[in-house]
Amino acid sequence: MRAERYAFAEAEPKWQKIWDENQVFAAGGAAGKPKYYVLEMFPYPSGRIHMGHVRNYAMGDVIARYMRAKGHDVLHPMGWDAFGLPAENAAMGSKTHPADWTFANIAAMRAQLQSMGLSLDWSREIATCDPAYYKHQQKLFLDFLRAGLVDRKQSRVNWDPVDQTVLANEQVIDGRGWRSGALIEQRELTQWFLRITKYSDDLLNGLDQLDRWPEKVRLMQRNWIGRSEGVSVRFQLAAPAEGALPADAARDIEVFTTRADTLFGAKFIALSPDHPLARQLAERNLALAAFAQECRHGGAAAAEIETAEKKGFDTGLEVVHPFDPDWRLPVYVANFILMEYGTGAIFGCPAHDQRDLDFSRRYGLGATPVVCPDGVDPLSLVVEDAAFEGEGRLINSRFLDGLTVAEAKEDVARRLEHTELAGRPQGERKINYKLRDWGISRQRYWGCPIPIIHCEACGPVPVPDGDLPVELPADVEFGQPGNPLDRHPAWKHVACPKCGGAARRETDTMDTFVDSSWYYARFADPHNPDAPASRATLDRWLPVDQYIGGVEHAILHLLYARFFARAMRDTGHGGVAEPFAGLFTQGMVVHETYRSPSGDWVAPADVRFEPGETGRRALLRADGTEVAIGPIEKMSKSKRNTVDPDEIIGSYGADTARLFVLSDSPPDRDVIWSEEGVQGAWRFVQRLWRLAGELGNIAAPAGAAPPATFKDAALELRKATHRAIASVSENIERLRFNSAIARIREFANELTAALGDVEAPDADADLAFAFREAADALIRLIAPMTPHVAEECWSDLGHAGLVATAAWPQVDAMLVAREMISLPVQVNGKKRGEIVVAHDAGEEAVRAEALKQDGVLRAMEGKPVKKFILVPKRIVNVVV
RNA sequence: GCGGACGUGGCGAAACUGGUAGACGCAAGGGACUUAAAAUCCCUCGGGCUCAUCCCCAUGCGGGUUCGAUUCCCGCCGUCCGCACCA
Repeated sequence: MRAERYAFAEAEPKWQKIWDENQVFAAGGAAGKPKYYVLEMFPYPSGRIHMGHVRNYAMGDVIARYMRAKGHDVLHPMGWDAFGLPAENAAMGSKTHPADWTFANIAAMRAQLQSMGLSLDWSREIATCDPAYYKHQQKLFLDFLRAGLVDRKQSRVNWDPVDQTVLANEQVIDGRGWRSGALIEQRELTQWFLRITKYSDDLLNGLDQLDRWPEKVRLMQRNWIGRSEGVSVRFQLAAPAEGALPADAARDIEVFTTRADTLFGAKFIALSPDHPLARQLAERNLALAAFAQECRHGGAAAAEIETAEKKGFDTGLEVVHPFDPDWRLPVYVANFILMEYGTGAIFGCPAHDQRDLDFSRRYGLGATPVVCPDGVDPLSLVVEDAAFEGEGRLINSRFLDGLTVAEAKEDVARRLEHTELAGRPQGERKINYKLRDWGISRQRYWGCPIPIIHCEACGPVPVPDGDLPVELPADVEFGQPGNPLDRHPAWKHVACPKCGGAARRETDTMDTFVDSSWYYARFADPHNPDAPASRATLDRWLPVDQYIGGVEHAILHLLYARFFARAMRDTGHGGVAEPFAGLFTQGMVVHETYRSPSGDWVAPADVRFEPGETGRRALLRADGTEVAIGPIEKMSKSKRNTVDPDEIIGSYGADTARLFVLSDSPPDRDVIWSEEGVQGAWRFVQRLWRLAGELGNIAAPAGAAPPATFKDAALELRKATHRAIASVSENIERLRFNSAIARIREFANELTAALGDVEAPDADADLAFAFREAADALIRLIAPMTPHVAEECWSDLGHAGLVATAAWPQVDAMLVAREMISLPVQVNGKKRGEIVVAHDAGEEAVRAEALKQDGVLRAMEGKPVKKFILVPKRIVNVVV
């Protein structure tokens, strides 16, 4: 006897155990099947999963289960992005060792993920903080070093003198450290870099092949790489005032420009405050030094800088125009010039660059138009508030007059290449990239040690391969500023591997983005002691067929992983250049916010609702105080609008939670978490179970042979079934999980209606077969989303095996095609009727039928037909 | 400032390459069952006119292309996201 209700609390652990015992989700079992690799971005082990994880992993699981049912050997692994700052912060706060804290968190989160019933191959689990993992990362680093892909150079960082640490731009607020409040210093540190710029063009061109990536992400990467073609031009300094510059200062200023055509519109030169010449000048000019200092204190973020006022400092120096020895341009130091891009210096052409125009207006430097748009009289051309950045022909430019922009660029480049200045060509064509090398040095404990030993005599020496991994020492102390590795003499002081002399280890560890740049490859062969992964396993599994994660990783993580794939290939480790063939970026889980009268954030669990005069009112559960309903925002601890997946799974079950995060919103858009929505998902899970029971009562036995013929009722039911299979399959393949679920619900509605039409329990054999087919299809269609209840129903329907290993239902194309179709009939583009005709009815038949309709005749008002449009199987339009 | 995306009922949304706008769900209202409640089931549900049908209006706003536009083009308005002044 079946219970009244589906008891998820017993069923879910039961099926999880059965899946586990039967190794249903182990990859690599079936050599004959095509492979499919589905990967979700692995989590940082913060200690608890959040709803974003639930959504991310539910989506990946639908794909994994669907592909398995479609006959693929599916790799669907899970691991932990386990290095990072929170572990060190926790160590300082609670005196737990980062390793203990991390592994405890991993255990807790693993249990949570397992309670979701994800079809993961847990035998491949990895953690990046495991020496067995980072050993290979250190080897990769050394291989990259040997291949010339590693560099060591100075770079400027934000140094917090109190915390003795380096801060990101966003951690510097008004020139002070976010935690210590100390004034931040700009410091030059020697750091390790991965030479990602060696692959600039390759990374850019590779984007064209990634046709299963969102266009948005490809565009972001393109802009980030930022290839631009231009000319590098040297401007000779006019004799400077006595004593303004040291004797060894450069005698010219090199600028990079993509608009060499506008050289005759130049009005000034602007240098970055960090330009070498600006620094030399500042040493002898206190006012300039103060100005440069002020520039460095402003916000470092682009949006801040771009909305900030453009400011400059006139150095008093002048340069000579390259095409006119008598033409002088003033040299400014300006706050909007970045040392990191190009040469850290520009020439300003106010008429054709908005920023230059803004700057020129402020300092009265003028603006001469040199490009005239086609069809405009050059004499009428006046530069007002908007610079003209478009195409046209050159004017006011001597020998360039009349040329197009492209021709003028070419002409200028050629002339400058053939002009000598101080023994070199004055200009040369250059391709510039925004992309900069990837600095990976971090002054932290909880990261992968950089396997280098510094020797006074030999310089930086790689740790011999046989000595890898360089393991982090366990006995470290936190609570003091600075890096614990730096204070660990026994670990730090070692003999030089080359000369045997006294030496010290590199105490910087790697950026955690390094850890996540190759983990997808490790999953192919996660326990290999000798290599990141064997050639054979990489050949088998790469690339990842479908990668799923947050759009916040659209640039850095994905670009770094693409770089690693190339670097691994080029250092003989194998694999493919593009690690992720398909990419999907999912939306966030968001929730309403609530605030008490005192302004404190209130958690959703503490709020109840009742209808009010203007919609809902929210009241505090504890004492009924009204709380304000705020905007819907990303779930965050600070706003207390989080919902704990554990609690949801505990009270509704994993299937309900999974169903909810997949329903309603398209997966790339945000989904609003609501209690009502969860209830709706819960109701459907229950309804599904009841429906399966009712269908089981009337259906033919599992595996029954089809009868020879089907009467109308059975035929209609079969058609509904096969149409549902076709559209659910299509929606899953398009990753439209919300539409797939809507279609399944519609199918469930159709089945409920069909059941209602059956009068006797001993239905005809053809109908019994149709119900069996429908029930089996329904359960298999929903199984990727709600796998536990699906197993329960599958078993109740009399199947011996697991739905997790059942094949996806096959569509019978004959049943999907419709013989009679209904066609809307429009008159002058407005719907006035509907006709039912054979799907292959000819135009004459359709026309005759359409012109018989009352509504159509009425709308035609007796006018003759001017045009008759028939879009086969779509619509009819009568134009009168 | 630059770049990108998005604006459809009370709400989340659907509508594949231009072809019946609002599937599916949430909320709401009404009803059945019940001693009552929960659960479940049935009905209504964009706006206007209407008993109802017909009809009219409606996919942010204003134009355009088309037999036909939520979909394509131009111009506005609004919201969200990313950013390193891209020289």
